[in-house]
Amino acid sequence: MNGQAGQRRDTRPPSKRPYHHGNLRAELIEASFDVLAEHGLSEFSVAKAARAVGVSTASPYRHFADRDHLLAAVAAQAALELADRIGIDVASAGSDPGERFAVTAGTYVRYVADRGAGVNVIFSSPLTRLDQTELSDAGRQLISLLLDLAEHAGNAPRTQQALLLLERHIVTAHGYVTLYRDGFFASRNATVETIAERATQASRALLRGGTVAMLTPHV
Amino acid sequence: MNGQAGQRRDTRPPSKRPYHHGNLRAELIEASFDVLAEHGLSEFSVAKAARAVGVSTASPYRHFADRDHLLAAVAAQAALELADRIGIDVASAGSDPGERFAVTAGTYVRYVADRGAGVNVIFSSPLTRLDQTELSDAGRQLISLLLDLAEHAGNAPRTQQALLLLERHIVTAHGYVTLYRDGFFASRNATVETIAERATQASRALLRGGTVAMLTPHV
DNA sequence: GTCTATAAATAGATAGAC
DNA sequence: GTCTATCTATTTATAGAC
Repeated sequence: MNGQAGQRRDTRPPSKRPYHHGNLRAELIEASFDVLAEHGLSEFSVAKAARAVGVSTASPYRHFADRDHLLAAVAAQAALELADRIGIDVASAGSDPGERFAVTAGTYVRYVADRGAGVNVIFSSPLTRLDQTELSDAGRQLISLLLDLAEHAGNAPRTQQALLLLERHIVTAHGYVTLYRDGFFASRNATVETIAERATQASRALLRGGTVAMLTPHV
Repeated sequence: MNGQAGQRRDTRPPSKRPYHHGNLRAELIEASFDVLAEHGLSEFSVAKAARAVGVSTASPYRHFADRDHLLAAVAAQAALELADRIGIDVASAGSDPGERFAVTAGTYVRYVADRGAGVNVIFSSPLTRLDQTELSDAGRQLISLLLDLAEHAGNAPRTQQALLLLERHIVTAHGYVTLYRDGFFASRNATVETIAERATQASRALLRGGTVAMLTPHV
């Protein structure tokens, strides 16, 4: 058994690669979402994304300067996709402003569970420092969309209070999906849907609890 | 200024290591906290912990079977330390049950910012699967302590509602400190203290918002 | 633009000297 | 129990052929 007998097939592990044609840049971004969804940001690598597309590990560097620039493109697209999904879910949420806001917590949980990229990627320090206008613009639009919903949801549409409400809303939804992916809810047999629903209920509770003025803890 | 003058120290990069004496196991755990606090779980490595102590990268394997077993020991100690800090902060929080519960959100934020290990480590899937009784016991005690505070804080001390309140509380505190470490609050000049205070305020809002029965999402 | 090949880091883990 | 040395694997990134 010195070696698998009588086969010349497959003798060249990845040799004679079939040469890739097409829009590699877009395919790498899409494959990166798959890697993020399966492995998470901490185990993301350019090599994994390249293998998922079926190209050599050198090819991505023709389209992205380095790992962070690929991630920045992914993050920008994530912000756009997330805004899209929010728009869809809000449209189905009825007319109550509080409910239109709260359901976006569920949207967020489902999106991050599905695609692996949330505000931790979209607003992560290393990526923000790249000064990629595509990413910062998409991030701003996402926050603007959510802030608008928060302003209508809060009884007092003051920007300061809406910002605080939005902060708690994002933090809670992100905490839910992050801990879900880390296995924190593994004891109870939790699904993405149940976690999304619980995040939405937490957002409703936050809204009911109201926002005390931010500037008066020590003033 | 070719280099700090007059030193023969450091001439041998890591050669002739001074041979370590003492309680290496405990020192490795302590060094692991430093690594977690500085680099986070995703960049934790046995090699970094070993270098922080000043021993060879092989030495840790005399005390821990593999990377996960070292992390499990760290996680168990984190649960004990966190419970200690919670006891201290609750004792200073006065007599109002809601306030005694809410302040632990700030405790959690400060602890994870300081030590780098929170419920994502203490209850992480790979570590839970090791079936280390030291870790699972410490984790249970931590939850038990917090659940007791939640039961007193909620107007209805039903266990189901207290569990839901506690879940939201942990998720929110964890979301705050996680996103803080990821740079999400970098635009505003946020400190650990301000984030801890905001997490506590969010917990107060959750408590005010109350817990609707889990099984009546549309009632 | 994609390939093959390679260099330099870093990490997990083991073997064997002391 | 700690060391030095080593092996394997993975990744980032570059060089040069096609």
